[in-house]
Amino acid sequence: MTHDGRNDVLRPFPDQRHDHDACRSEALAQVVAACAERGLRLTPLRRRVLELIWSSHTPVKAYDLLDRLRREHAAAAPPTVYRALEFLVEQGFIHRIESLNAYIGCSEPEQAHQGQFLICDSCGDAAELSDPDIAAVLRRKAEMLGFQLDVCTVELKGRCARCETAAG
Amino acid sequence: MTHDGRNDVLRPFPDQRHDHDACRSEALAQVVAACAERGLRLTPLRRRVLELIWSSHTPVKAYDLLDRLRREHAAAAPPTVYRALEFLVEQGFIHRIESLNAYIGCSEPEQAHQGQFLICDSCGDAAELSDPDIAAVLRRKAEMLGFQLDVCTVELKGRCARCETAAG
DNA sequence: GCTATAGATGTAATAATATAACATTTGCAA
DNA sequence: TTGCAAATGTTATATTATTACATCTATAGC
Ligand SMILES: [Zn+2]
Ligand SMILES: [Zn+2]
Ligand SMILES: [Zn+2]
Ligand SMILES: [Zn+2]
Repeated sequence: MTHDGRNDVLRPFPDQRHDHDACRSEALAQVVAACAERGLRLTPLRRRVLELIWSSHTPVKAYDLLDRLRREHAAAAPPTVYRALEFLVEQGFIHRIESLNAYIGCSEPEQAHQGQFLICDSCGDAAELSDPDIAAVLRRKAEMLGFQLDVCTVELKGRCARCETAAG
Repeated sequence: MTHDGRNDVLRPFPDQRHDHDACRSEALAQVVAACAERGLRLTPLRRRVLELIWSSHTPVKAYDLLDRLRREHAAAAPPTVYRALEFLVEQGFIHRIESLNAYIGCSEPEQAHQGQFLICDSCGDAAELSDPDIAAVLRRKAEMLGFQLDVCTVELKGRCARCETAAG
């Protein structure tokens, strides 16, 4: 695992100067590949919504996407955005952050999965974990209670290391 | 820990026939005590909203509360409900379920805390855990990443043991 | 008991988030 | 080609939540 600020599991928050074009294009390429493999249509609209979501590591709200989309696509309306979001979420290409009513690109879109999210109250960025220990303890507790577990929503708010350092 | 269907940590979902009046009145009494201790005003409106939330173990939506409130209090409007909810959430007397936009009574309101929730997709009931193992693993992971953890949202969806059994 | 004040509630309007319903267009397979 | 299913366009509406300002109420200090 490298220390380039993107891939190290111990540093899921990207640093300020990382090559974000690389983040975006890597994610896009993985999604393009997954669509080809699954026989799905990544239409220009869906692709554009995904690109807009990947414009940063900060979760994006549906109506912010709509505003940006309208600049280049006058016909865009709420269903335009919500349909694209529905497709992208269903396929695991993005995740919805329930506590923010917002959406973020999935860092491992090749196969759908449930992540956990760290969300910085200070800079707004969010980072995805796919932590097996967290998943395991939740599975174990559910099982002990006879609860047939389906969806796990884990959203952790606080301050990221970068902001914590900056604040002194 | 008894096996009366309410208190056993291994069976956080109440059974169908439990004495729910006891759930509600116990919660109310604890909240009354906490308000007295903290010098807070549990006004008739706040108290009534809390009672309505405690009418079941299913998370309640703000506008459903509003509808019920209006039957007995014609002046009720959205801010009436949202202000009461804000007070109750701030004090830890209820919790907000982010993934449902709904509210549920806290099972341990004496001191504010963060719980985890199991939510049954079948019957709609939710059960609160205050599981130290879950809390610990989240704290540990956040710490490893230099993330200053503040709020943990853990909401687990699936099917409760009761519904699982009923479905065969 | 007054009365000033802070907190709680009333009231109207609107913002923010999301979906329903039906028409039209497009891509693709028979 | 032509027919169908999927995607998008279009309009309207549902749901969730907040802002702003007016009024009322409990109570602490006089
Ligand atoms: Zn990046
Ligand atoms: Zn930050
Ligand atoms: Zn009960
Ligand atoms: Zn159930």
